[in-house]
Amino acid sequence: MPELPEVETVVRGLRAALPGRRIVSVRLGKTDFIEDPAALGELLPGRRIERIERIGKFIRFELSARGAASSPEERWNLIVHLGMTGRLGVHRPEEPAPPHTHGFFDLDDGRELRYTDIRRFGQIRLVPDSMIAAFHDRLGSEPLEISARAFRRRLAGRRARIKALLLDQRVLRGIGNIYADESLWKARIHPARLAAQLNARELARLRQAIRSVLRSAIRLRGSSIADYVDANGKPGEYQRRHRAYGREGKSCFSCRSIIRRTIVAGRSSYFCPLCQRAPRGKRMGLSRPRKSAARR
DNA sequence: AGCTCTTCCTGAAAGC
DNA sequence: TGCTTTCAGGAAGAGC
Repeated sequence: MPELPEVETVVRGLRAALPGRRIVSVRLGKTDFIEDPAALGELLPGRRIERIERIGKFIRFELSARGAASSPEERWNLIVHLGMTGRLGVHRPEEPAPPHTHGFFDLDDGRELRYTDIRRFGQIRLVPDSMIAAFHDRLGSEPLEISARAFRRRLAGRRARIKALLLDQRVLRGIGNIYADESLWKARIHPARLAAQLNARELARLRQAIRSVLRSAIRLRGSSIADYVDANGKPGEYQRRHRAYGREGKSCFSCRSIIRRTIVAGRSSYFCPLCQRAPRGKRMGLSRPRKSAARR
């Protein structure tokens, strides 16, 4: 699924095609992942897409006001989250839409902004300008913008595992499973360490690792494992630079140890057992008895 | 506060 | 070959 670098790449692609375009109509397929499907048809037609912004893993389309200049209606924002398999792209109507395309936003230049999402873990909703501040408040800081001091403050004293906190969008917004593992590998910190036990040096290293990993990933237009492609249908290249994620059994780029996989915060977590020392009392993820699926 | 487990959904790959 | 199980870039909610 798309994390910050992938969403940033999609946004940059959409910015090249959409601002200034007006939405003329909306057609929907399955709508169980849309907060208020009827509202899309009522509120979107006639509005122009003015700006596109990434907020963590969310994409915000800022729309123009509608109605008389003397008493314009409230401004709305179309907010999209790609979930695990969501895709956005601009297409000509004669191009056949792939299966699981559930949103068509017809534009005034004859093209269509399309939303495709196989698993439908994505989200589409409308948020009025008056609620945008509250929307931001529910999320943590942008990992590429947060200061070293604020980063320390966010994690200091937290008894949770560092990986769980990196994945928590209320702490930092935009990091997911791939970039959490890549950043922890680079910072040489085991994913199961408790944030409270990380010293100032380690925290500084982690922040730098996150910045460097995310920046490189954006430069390479994200990671494509199975589904992800950018707004132009092009896959990313950063998967070639992965040092931990998905590399179980392969040798560590730094020390040649064998990369292992364990479960932390309920997610597959890849790490180097030598570079990333396990916390005391935590066994290395060598033997992980796989639950022999119970009945049912 | 924080952990694990479950759920949402579909499809690919691995297992037997 | 073919059926079954596991797993997947996310996230929220329940229960402990």
